[in-house]
Amino acid sequence: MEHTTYVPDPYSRNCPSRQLLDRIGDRWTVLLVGVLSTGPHRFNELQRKVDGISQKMLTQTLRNLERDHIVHREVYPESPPRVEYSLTEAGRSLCGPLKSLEMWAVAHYQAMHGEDSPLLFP
Amino acid sequence: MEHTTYVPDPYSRNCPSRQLLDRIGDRWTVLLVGVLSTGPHRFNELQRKVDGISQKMLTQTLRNLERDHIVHREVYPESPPRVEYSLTEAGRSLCGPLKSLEMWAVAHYQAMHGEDSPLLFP
DNA sequence: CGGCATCCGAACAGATACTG
DNA sequence: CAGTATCTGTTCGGATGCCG
Repeated sequence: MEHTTYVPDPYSRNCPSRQLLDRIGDRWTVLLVGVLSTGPHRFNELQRKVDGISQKMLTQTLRNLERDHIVHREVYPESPPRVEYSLTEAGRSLCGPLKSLEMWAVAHYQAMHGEDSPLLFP
Repeated sequence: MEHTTYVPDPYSRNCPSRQLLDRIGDRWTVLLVGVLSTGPHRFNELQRKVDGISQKMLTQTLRNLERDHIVHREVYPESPPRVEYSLTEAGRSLCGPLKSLEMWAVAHYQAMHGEDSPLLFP
């Protein structure tokens, strides 16, 4: 690509932080990671534990997490069929950074909305 | 609201992590926080340093950051008028968690896209 | 049980024009 | 310089129906 710009390194959406937030910044991803951090879950278990998620968004979010190697999908060819989702090693390592974010949020947003909401990464 | 459900504490979008990501998970917020973490900036300086941001989104994102007390807006009544944006103490304290996220992203996404992008929180 | 395909409204974000 | 206002295309996400 030919370009004549002189602009010295403008911060772009391609930086690692932005790429990661593009993936985990949506409505459901961190909720699923939080649930899966407690152990493997089946499809319908996840839907019951995450308040308000639709089948479509659950499937879509799980597929994205699979593609990014954060979640592992294991099919057990039984009858009835069983599918279990669990965090990969990379997925487990993501919980630390997410917890530090959560701690900041608790410290700075708790006062704003006096909600009594359970922590995702205790 | 009356409900007969037995579901124990489903994880909801009201948890601190989700509320925070609703605020910082958009396309521009962390880029602005990254730039401002290097010092105060004027409106047009920010627009030049953040690649591709429109005036509308710059204004909108700055207003949200003000509302959340992450960014401070200081107007100097000169001629021509000058407005400077800087991180609040809360804003500066957010950079730590964001850096831990960035480090994870560098470790796990670097290989996927071989981009040479500058770090936001070095 | 664990999905996929389709439709549709709402929210998001860019381009453009205008202002104190 | 530092915005506001409006219009418009794009994306997100919920509802519904069907399938192996």
